[in-house]
Amino acid sequence: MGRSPCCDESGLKKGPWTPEEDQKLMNYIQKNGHGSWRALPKLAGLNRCGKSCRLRWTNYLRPDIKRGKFSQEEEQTILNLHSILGNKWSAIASHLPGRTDNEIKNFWNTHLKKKLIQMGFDPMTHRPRTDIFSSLPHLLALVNLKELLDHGGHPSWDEQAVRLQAEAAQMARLQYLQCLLQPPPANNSFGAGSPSNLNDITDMETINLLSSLCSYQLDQNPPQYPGANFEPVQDHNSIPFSHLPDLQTYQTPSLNNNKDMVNQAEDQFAVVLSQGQNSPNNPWNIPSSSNTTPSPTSMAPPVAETSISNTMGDACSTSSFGGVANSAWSELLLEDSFFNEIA
DNA sequence: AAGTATACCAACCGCCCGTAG
DNA sequence: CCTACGGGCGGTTGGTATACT
Repeated sequence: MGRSPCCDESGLKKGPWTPEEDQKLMNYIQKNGHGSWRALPKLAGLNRCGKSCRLRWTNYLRPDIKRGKFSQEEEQTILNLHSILGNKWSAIASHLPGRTDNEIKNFWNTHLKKKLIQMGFDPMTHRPRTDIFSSLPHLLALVNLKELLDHGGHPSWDEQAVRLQAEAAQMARLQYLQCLLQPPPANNSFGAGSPSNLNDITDMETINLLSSLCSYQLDQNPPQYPGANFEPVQDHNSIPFSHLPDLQTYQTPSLNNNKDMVNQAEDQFAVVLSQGQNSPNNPWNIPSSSNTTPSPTSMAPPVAETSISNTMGDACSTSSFGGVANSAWSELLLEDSFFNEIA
């Protein structure tokens, strides 16, 4: 059985506090302490609910509250504590004398979160974001797995390989979108005409939603492939193929036409980067700012886009991103057990 | 100068938990 | 054990200030 909210009573004032109300509240508490918050408003002569009084006191009127800008030290403390505690604002506030949980929460939401995102960190995990660069090695691995299978790989892996490459294509598509939505880093490795210059993307809510959606999908559907350190698919017969692109229209690329696709995709990608999202050469159907918020299902590549998605996956797995991609690829070769496992 | 977009943050909302009767 | 209360908490809203076009 739930409780009725304390402010349900009609006739009680809401909204901003006047200086007179503040004075009444302060006078009362300094004289009598707050005691029961529910009883306080009547005793103090305030037409407010107790909860409202408590919040006003704890977040604003308390004499030990420090106001003004957060210092560098405070900012660093918040970042450190948030990486450990998460959104436990009161716990974080307990380490910052004079700061309220509400103030820290607001500061986080309006400053620090954006700062982390701009620096390429996931504000929740404080780790580098699962974006196109950091997951590139796995995309590469997926594509190369498929190539390997096309040339004598384990036959029982075939279906999985199709699925995996479809996943890779889907991931790549999402990541490309996410990439477009990222604000430019200080040293934008994309250079002029990069996605960060896509001026048509102005609806920040849409951008944020899409961005979080991409992150969510990547979090929920990490790349999986047999033999790797990721959680293996135990029973590939249980894979819901209905969720995948139409397999009949799925063209398994050979090594050679795969390269053609790569070249083609690289060209397309370069054109899109230089012309912006509304380029007629943009095959990825990036929604424009005038669109309403897309539903998650609209993010999934429809069957008709299968080949496009495949192309995108390939485009992302090549040297389209220059040194960044190459270095990421090198790291994969050094660090990932994938190739040792399947060798 | 006016209109619009964006940033900021105080305040509210609703859920939850501990506790007392 | 059940229920109501007090209070804490995190998420969200909406008003205001500021920046931008």
